[in-house]
Amino acid sequence: MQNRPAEMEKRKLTLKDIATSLGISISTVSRALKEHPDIAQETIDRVKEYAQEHHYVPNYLAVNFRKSRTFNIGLIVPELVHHFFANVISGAIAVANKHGYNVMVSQSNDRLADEVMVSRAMLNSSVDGLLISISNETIEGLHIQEFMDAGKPVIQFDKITDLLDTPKVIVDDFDGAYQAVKHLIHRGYKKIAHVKGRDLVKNASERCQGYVKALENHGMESSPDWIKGCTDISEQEGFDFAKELMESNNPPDAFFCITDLVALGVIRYLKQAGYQIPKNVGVMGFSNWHLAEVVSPSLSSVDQHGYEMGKMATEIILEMIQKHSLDNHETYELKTKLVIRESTGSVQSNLVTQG
Amino acid sequence: MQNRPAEMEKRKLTLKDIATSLGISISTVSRALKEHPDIAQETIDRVKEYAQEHHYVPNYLAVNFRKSRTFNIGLIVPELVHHFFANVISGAIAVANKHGYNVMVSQSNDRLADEVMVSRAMLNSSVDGLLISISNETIEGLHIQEFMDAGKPVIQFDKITDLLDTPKVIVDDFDGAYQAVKHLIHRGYKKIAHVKGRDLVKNASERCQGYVKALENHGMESSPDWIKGCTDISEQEGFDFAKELMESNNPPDAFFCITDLVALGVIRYLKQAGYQIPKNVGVMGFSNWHLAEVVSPSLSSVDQHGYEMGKMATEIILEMIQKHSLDNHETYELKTKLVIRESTGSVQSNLVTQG
DNA sequence: CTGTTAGCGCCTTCAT
DNA sequence: ATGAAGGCGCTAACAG
Repeated sequence: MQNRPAEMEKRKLTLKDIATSLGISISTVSRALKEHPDIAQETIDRVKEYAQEHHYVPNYLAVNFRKSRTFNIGLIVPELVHHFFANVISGAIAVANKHGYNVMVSQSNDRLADEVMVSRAMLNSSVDGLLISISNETIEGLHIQEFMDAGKPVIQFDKITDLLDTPKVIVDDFDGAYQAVKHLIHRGYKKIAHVKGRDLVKNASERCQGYVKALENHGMESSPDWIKGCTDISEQEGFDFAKELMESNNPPDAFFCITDLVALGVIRYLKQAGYQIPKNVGVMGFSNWHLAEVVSPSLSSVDQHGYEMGKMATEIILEMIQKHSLDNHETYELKTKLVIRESTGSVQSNLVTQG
Repeated sequence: MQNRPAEMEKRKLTLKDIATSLGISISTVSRALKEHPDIAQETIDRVKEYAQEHHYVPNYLAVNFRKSRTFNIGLIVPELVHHFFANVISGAIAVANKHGYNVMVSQSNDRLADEVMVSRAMLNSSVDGLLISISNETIEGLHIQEFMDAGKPVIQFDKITDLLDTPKVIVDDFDGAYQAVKHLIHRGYKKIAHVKGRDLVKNASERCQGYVKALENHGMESSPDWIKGCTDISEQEGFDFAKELMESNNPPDAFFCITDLVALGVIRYLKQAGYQIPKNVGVMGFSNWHLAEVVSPSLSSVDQHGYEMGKMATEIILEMIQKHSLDNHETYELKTKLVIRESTGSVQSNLVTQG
């Protein structure tokens, strides 16, 4: 490796340089490089060879300016350090890269102010479109509307609002919960409790409704006392609610939890109190975090296909970008997948594994 | 919200528009907008007011083209869906956004071919600099050298190679391991085993050396038989090695594991085999994944400050970008933090918690 | 204080 | 089959 001074950055070759070197015009060079049919094969070869040898690489800042597009897509999530969103991002990047796009990632920390800030920064730095899962605080989303006003497609995913007329990619939380509870019923559990999330959060209330519906449809015993609402959706809350319920007059024999984390708390209590899982009590989580697979007993859960969601949202937005059309108002609903592990009675740890 | 047709994207206002509307020249408008001292206050006010009213927003594609910079920084990690890297990204984005930069994220999937592809895409789409944690397969890194050849700073972090002369931000794995093992010794464990990673991976061998050194310095019994090398660094390997060691003639009374995941496998075996943790056997992980806090017994571990690392790397690169200088060849070493939990004998779950 | 001019690198009519 | 010329929107000398 030659040792040139760090500062000495050689000026990049331009079309003009090639043109003068070869004694032809800039436009011929430009056309030759993209194998325009008008150009003589000989010229094409000469130009391409020269470009190759001298490592010509187009100035994309100029290209993009000229065409006013960036080949970037923006992606905003509430929380980056989160298994589900990390998966979404991963899927989005995979598709975007495959099509020659880069992904600019930001997070809102579930705060509206931050979301406005980062979205503004993206609109300015010019992305060609935006994928967003809105913050808990976002209501109207005028800052998001700005993208569409500028002709840039927006896709909402996971956490969405109907106040913004964009395509939406969501997970069928209701059905996921329904299937999960149905599974518990089939396993023979008779008294199924639910540790739910906050009612104002759509995903949470959907799951709760799925739970209720599944009990109803199977003629199962149910009771409002068996539904406990988390506030911060923590491991500790799972522990506390499990304790409260198991010590009550009418203790459940299974728990369907809003989240794997909460389920872990439930398990911690049950083990400590001497219950056998899944023999005495079954436990079902939701989200299928990485940890569900490695804790013991391993945790049955509902996989939300974050990676798939990221892929799908990106495919949709790329199509809109290419068609230069904002005319898509569909809602795409992804089915969840039940992942059955030890905590609901499978013999082996990996009866079903996620895809 | 007014209901305009989705396609009708109004052409954005330009400096020229403002100039003709106000009957002054483009450059005056340009200068007025940035409050150039030469311009009369009155003119400034007129221009600014007009701009405000008509929602002028500069065309950043043009600005960036003109100044040939993008206000983007690239970030490539081996694996996005990984607690540590997610934290790094999060920290990087926080700092970048604060300084008006966006972050373009990609992953190499620990494959050289992918890394070359995504780095090329970033160089093309023009980022102003690159943060990278190289893939396992990367040796020379000529594709990364290209950034520096183009005058763009590169910072390596976590997984690095000395073949590339860039600033580096790493974690002091040796010291982290040393402190962890020292802690086990102080807790009274006498026979400490190590489930290590692959020797070719620098971080892994550093940790192993820290382990060896700590035993040495404290005159502890040691044995090559107590060191087991993982290949895929899985939970199952932890389980298997724990079984193998505990069933041997000279079983250890503590495990220092290359990773929290491996530690979980160790714990699973120990519990199943009837050992008490931490009473009979202590277990120490490494990386302080989220799960370390929520499993039971909660797992003592070594925090690598991913968030801090992302922040630091970004601060360094921003400074280089601003100074327009590649003249930085330092290695910044972050200290780890020992997080003591139940698995090594603390009474409460959270004697020390991470920052 | 303000306007004129030139140009960043590329693409694209239009002409030859 | 090739060239000349204009312009994307903005900035920054250089002139007045």
